[in-house]
Amino acid sequence: MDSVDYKKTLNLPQTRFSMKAGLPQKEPLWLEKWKKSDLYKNILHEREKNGADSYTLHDGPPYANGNIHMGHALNKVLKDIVVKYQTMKGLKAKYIPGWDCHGLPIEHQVMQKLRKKKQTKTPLEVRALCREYAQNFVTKQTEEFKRLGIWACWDTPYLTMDYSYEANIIRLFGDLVERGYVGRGVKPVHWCAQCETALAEAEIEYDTHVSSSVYVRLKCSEGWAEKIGSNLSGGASLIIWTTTPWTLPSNMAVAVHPKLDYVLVEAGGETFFVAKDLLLKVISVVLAKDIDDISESDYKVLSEIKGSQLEGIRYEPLFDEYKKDKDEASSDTKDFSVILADFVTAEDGTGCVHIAPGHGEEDFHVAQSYGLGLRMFVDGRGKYMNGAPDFLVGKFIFKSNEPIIEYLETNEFLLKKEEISHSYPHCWRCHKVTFLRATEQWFINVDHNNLRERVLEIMDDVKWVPEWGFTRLSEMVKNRPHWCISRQRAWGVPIPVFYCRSCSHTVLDVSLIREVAEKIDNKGCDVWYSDTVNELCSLSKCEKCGEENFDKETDILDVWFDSGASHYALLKKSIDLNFPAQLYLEGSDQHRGWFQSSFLLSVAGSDVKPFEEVLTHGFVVDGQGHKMSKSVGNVVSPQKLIQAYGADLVRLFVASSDYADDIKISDDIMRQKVDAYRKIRNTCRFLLGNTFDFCPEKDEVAYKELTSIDRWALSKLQILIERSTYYYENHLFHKFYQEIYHFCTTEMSSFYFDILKDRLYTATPKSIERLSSQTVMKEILITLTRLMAPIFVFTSEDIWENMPDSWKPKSFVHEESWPIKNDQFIDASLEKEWEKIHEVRDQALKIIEKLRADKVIGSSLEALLTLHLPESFFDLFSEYSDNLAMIFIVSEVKIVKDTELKIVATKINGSKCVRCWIYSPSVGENLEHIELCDKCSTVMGELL
RNA sequence: GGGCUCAUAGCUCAGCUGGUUAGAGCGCAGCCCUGAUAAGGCUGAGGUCGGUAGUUCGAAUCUAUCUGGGCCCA
Repeated sequence: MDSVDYKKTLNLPQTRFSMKAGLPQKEPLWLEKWKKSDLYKNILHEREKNGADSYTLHDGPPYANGNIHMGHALNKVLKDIVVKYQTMKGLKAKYIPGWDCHGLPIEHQVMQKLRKKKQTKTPLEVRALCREYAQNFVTKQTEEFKRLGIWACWDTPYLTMDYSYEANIIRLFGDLVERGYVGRGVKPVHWCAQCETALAEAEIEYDTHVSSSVYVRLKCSEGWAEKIGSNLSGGASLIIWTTTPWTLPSNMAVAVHPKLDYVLVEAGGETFFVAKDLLLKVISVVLAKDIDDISESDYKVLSEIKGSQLEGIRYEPLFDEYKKDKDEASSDTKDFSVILADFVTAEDGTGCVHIAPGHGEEDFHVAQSYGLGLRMFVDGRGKYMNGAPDFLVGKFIFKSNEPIIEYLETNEFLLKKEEISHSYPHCWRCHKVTFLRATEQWFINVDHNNLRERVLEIMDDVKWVPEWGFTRLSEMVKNRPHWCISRQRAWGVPIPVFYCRSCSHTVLDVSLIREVAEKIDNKGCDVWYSDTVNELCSLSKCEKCGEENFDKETDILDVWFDSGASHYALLKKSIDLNFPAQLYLEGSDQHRGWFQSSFLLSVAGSDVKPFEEVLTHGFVVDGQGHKMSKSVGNVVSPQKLIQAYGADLVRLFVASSDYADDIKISDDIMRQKVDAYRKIRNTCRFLLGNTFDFCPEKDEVAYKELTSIDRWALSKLQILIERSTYYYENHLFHKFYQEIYHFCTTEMSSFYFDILKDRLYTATPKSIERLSSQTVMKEILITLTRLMAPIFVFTSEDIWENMPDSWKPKSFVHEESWPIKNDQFIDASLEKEWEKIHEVRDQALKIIEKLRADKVIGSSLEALLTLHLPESFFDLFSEYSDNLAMIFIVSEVKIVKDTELKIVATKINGSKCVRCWIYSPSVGENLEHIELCDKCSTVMGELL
């Protein structure tokens, strides 16, 4: 007789959930669906209605410049995973995205686009262009973030250039003024004399320049010998070398390195200190001889000392004008003396470095730490002002080297001069040589009111993830100088200060600042530029001189002040958000940046921490662990990844990586993520396919009626829920990934599913065994989908859509609640039993593999297993005797009691049932179904 | 140069307070299946735990140092 098509009588999987994901094409469709139903907002509304608690993850504002890169993607995806998880937990996790909009990089871009026209633009015009530029990138980045599946209140972001935000920056500034943190001081900044303006680092171009360099002799004052514990008498000098002779009138000290070796040497009638390593070079200068011609008789080393021993040696100022200052200075000031500085090297010069705090960054810092005075006699046009030596007043600094050198020569200070060509900063606009010039700046005094100490103390009360975030930030806070908040730019929030035109009195007044804030609240910071002082506030008369005309400060605030104020401008002002926030989550560069500025401003302004917890992540680097850069050409962009793989894969990449360290990305790594994704996807597909006909209301099997292996799977699922929850709760997403991946591959796919297939396919559709498995499979699927929803935001929606409608109360998985483990489903002793079975199964598979390698069998169903079991195993296996063939996926399992475990596999006799493919002696016994085994014959009977 | 930090199989990760022959999965190789099929299953080969020197009866795990990355400063 013809073979019946028994395949049609099987319950093979059915699902519309495709094997191929097609994420790049399909993801936008889900985005559209979310948008149509206003999903995120609706969830927030519902939480609101239910009186849910708020969870505030406060967004650190990215800079509104450029398209997003992997760093943005990493950061925003991590945040989104947190937000989606907290939302599923039932909290109102309102996430307001922010953008940092002011600042130099944008102004710089705008100015470059303007090219030559930039000279003619007013600050207001420049500001308008900057605002437009920033807004444009806010829009662009918003779209890019949305495409990654990130939920946020995209329609109501916070921009640091929002009028209300700008006003709040001013208000916070006012609070700090009120509390006494704001002060004025000086600091050297890059300066262009041609443009008469301060320049930022980014506006400096380096180019070669020929400078006059000079070796100068400074005579040590009396007492130098005692300082180094020597009994030498007579004179000694310090020899310095500089390439900027015009800064010599500003000299305040000579720096040496504390750990370098120095020598006191006598040569050519001159006794001087010099770094040991530079000895010969300097002697050649002193003797005007070639280095190679110097012999040992030319000089005599009188003493050898460490730099640290030179500290405090005083010397005579070069210019008579300053002698008085030195004589008048009290003995504890360090002006005109040797100080110690780590930046001194023995590579060039003499090892003794001329310090002009008004004209050098390092000079300034070391001078500050020594409490030195400051001489800065150069005006905005680069000309010496009164106070400089008389012969220089009115002269342009870059034309003053000659007269200065002449002066040095006349007074026997000069040892040698030469021209040197070196890289030197130039102005990006006019390409003229620039210089450093100490100018008046506004500062936040980080030691006022013990701010620094209090910050360090309060920091201890924050949870740092990883823990070293605390050390990193506290080291920075301990060592940071006062915060210079002045920037000589146009695009930012003005520092609300006025100056009396007639007496220069500085008006730093809290109530006036608050009046200005109100104006800004309505019209933005542009009013500072467009309105008169009278229009801005009620300032009418100078309290010092009674005059009525004032100038407005032209400096703006450092942008770190802008973003650092976000807790004030946003968290404190919104009833939906918590202050302190539960979490700040940013890259490790933000210890220096936002974490610090936020913390300083929060403690300075209101004595409290801005956040309860900080999570820091590393940077995305290339496959070799090197940073990405355009010039190297190893940049991976999120846009390309989305195009090639889809956003869910970018999200998987993020979730599966340990963010505590830097994260590597390469084609290889992405390929691996793709494989992992497919595996998880197929696990879900199997579950969907085998539960298509399952109707919970009618078919669900009570826990007690479930078969052993189904109860085992259910128990495992509870453990998965427990661990997953722990991992999400502690932001350990890569651990969650490992866990769920292991669950899908090892526990489900290769074990549970493999064993279940026979039952699912061949049993009667509504048989108790099949329904038992389906009951659990449905549970697994619903749980898995929810567990991975915060990461696979689209794929989980895909699965959800393909589930039978009768299973799910909500139409989107993201509306669902977080799974809660059911302790009653956890059965430790059952798991132990299955562990034992697994153990024997693993060994059996190896034995079967041998048979296969020997070409005795192909499919494992061709095998007959005989298990020789010791007592401890025998009883257990006896209980399972009916299911052993299914568990081992062979046609028959015999068990024998023995002294030790031994497994024998042989090729089975008998015929293959064409329906279930199991070899059974019963095949052929049923005349109605001559090709079937007894089991299948029975099923066929039930089907008819 | 300074502060913080990382370094375990080709890849992603485990290895708690030092204690038997260093684990998992992927990838790779070989095989099986063809009723999860651009799927599924099995077996196997891969590591002197970045180098060196110490502490210890014993170190991937502690200390020092070096090398190479990363972030932030200078």
